[in-house]
Amino acid sequence: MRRTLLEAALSVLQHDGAAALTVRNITDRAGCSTTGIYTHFGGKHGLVEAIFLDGFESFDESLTPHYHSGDLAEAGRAYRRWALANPTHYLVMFGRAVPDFEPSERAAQRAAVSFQFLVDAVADATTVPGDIDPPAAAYHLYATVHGYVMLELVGMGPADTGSLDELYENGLTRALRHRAEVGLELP
Amino acid sequence: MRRTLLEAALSVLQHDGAAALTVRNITDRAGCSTTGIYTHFGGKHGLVEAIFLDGFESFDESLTPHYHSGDLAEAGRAYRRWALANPTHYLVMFGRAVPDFEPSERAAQRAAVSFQFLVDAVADATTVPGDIDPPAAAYHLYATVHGYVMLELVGMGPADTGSLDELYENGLTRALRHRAEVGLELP
DNA sequence: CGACCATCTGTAACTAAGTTATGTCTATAA
DNA sequence: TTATAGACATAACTTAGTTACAGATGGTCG
Repeated sequence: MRRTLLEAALSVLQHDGAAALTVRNITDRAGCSTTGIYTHFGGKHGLVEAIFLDGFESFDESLTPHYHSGDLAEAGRAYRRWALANPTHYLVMFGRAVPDFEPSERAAQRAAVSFQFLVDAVADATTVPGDIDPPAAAYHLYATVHGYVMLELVGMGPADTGSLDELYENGLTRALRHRAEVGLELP
Repeated sequence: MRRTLLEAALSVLQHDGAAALTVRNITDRAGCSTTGIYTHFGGKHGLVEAIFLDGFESFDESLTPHYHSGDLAEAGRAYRRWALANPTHYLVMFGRAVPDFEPSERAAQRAAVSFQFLVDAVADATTVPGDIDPPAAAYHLYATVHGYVMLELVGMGPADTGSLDELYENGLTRALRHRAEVGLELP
């Protein structure tokens, strides 16, 4: 039942957006009464947290293969692909799309784990150890990519949306180009 | 009365967050009945749109002086200062913090005007015309700065929050460093 | 000057959403 | 076999966005 509710919630989120993520919408789709959310998640807050955590699981599944192959550029492309494929989910995780929801300490740590994967990947890609600070370089990459994606998701990209692919590729390349200054080797 | 309501809404937003931005909270603080929001703004949606527009006005007031003096780095610092001073306001404008709110065409154009100011500033700072594409360079700067600020606002910055100043400065400098490749002169 | 109309404003009610109290049922353990 | 804990439904409560309706206000035209 817990699994059914979570899947129903994700379905509502994907099809109708964060505003439609109501207790009754979810339980109607799951085929149970509103109580289910309280017995299994302790309330709507707990369910949103489950969505948050699930998002980072799915996220990592998309990115870690590219981390392991050392292809940070492709990881950056996969980041955007995931966000565009799950826009409302992304906004719940990063955009405070559900009012009153603040991730718990545990949820924040789960998000930090995803970031740590990136830090490790950057460290692995560093050819001259000591020349760069992997956390700082990773954070710059993370922030840049997140900024591009976030603007695109909320419709604040350029008027000519057709150019977004090219802009993103340009921004990603630029954010990855640490080598000349700080020793990060591009694949 | 319209002014009073808008100021009350901004006050609620600033002090109690986007989740507390309810019709009754606002009208109570403004000292009128709930109807006021409907006569003056057509509903909560219209009021949020007014908040959105007001945000970009205030935003521009903080940034354009630095644009005019040609100091893009200082403009970037002012960007973050504004966001940190008005975190909930920023999230309403850029983070979909109010569910169901999507800026109207007019509001989106107002946001585009703010971006155009940046494009112009980048164009002004370009010493070798033709070497860079001001919209693309401006968008990269915008996206990067936005990414840093957004992560910080939702609490997804580094565990050591004390390092955020330094990280931001580093990211800003990096995003501004177009010169070697594309001819944008740093002040 | 007075009647009229548009606009503003408050009261109260309606619908929907998050939550909780209460009771039933089932399954497991003593 | 009985008792208890957990899952589940029903129904109600509180709060939020919205609207219907009525009174009040203020400017305009005959």
